[in-house]
Amino acid sequence: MTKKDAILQTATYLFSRKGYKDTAMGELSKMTGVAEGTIFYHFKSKQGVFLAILGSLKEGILPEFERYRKAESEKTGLDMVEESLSFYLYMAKSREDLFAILHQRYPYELAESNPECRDILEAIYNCFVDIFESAITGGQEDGSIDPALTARKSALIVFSMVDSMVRFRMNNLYDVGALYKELIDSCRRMLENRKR
Amino acid sequence: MTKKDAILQTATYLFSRKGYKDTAMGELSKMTGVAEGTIFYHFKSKQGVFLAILGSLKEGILPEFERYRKAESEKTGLDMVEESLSFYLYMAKSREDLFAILHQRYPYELAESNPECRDILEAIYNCFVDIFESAITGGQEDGSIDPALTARKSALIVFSMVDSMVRFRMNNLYDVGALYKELIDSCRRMLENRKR
DNA sequence: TAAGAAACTGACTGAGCACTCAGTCTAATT
DNA sequence: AATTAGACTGAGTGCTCAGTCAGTTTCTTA
Repeated sequence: MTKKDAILQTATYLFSRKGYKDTAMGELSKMTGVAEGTIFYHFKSKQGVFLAILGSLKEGILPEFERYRKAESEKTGLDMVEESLSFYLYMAKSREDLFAILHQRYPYELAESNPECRDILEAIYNCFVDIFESAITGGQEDGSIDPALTARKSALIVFSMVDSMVRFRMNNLYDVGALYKELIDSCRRMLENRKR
Repeated sequence: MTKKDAILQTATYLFSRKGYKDTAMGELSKMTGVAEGTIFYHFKSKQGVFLAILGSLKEGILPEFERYRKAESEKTGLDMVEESLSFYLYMAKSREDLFAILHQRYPYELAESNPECRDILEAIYNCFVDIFESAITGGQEDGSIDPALTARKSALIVFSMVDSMVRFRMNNLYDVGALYKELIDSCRRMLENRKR
């Protein structure tokens, strides 16, 4: 692995665990086993390191979500929503670093003034919501989901629930495992087509 | 107003707007119109200021939520849930400072090692969830809400939705106003008693 | 009104920080 | 073997910051 990649890897670890402000460049250089100057040779600033990370996290996760979204399935749309929720929660755990970063204040603060950051965040969130929207649209076609609903908006509502679950888990607020069944049931009741 | 109170007031403003780390004690003293030493005369550290703020925000908001929860109403439980959602969103706007602080990383980080902070956060969140739980329990009694649901867990699900809405609004992610109707409808579909 | 207590002050301290830069090392090219 | 460009180094720089403290002012009470 190149030193540049090693820096990015360690930085991802540190930024996601300790937050942007609480990560010192000296610590990053030490933990990577690289001189501090090397970091600034490859990246123009601490912010630059952060943007590089966010970009590469995006590049890593978007295809996975896209692939999942496009995968054919025998299931009804309503069942797909349930599966998408599982998939999202699974991804939030296996890619904890990205999700931890997305639940910090810094990226949104940066997005205010940095369009590149804004674009990356938008792409990531759109991709997240898309998997739910696809399932809902599918469900409206196969009759399992109420056709009167606006797919995008319902997708955002569903997303708002899992997003909070992830936040609760991250901040040790509630035991999310204990809520999983209710989460699924609630989404089903919320979306299902009762006219059939 | 005493200088101590003035410090707390300015600190609330700064911490909620700029975050804990990005607020300097020098800035706090200047903006309050008080010497830096005065802050450390009244509070033993920056963390002490933060805890004092969090405590007083709790003292301020808990009674309001309690009063609301206990208020008598002619409405059905299901309608009360809708009203509680409105109330919560209204409070999130009028007490933006508290909600902005609750959506930062620092309080949860602090809660890991500081039981006092942990207790305050727990009290606040319990109170938030309680207003939804009360409405749901009421609804189960008057028959408007499905009695098969676990009130507390459903309340947490409802809370997870508004909590995300507030987060979306705070981070300029989505236009929450445009989702308000869907939020209400979703909760109704999720909770209502269909057996009647 | 005197004396003690409490409130307040702001220059100072030392630690930590992001970032720089003059120079070294490495490897490819001529 | 000499040249050169890119990769890398780490001591140094200037700044910011939380917290201190010796001293001053204001309030309280006897």
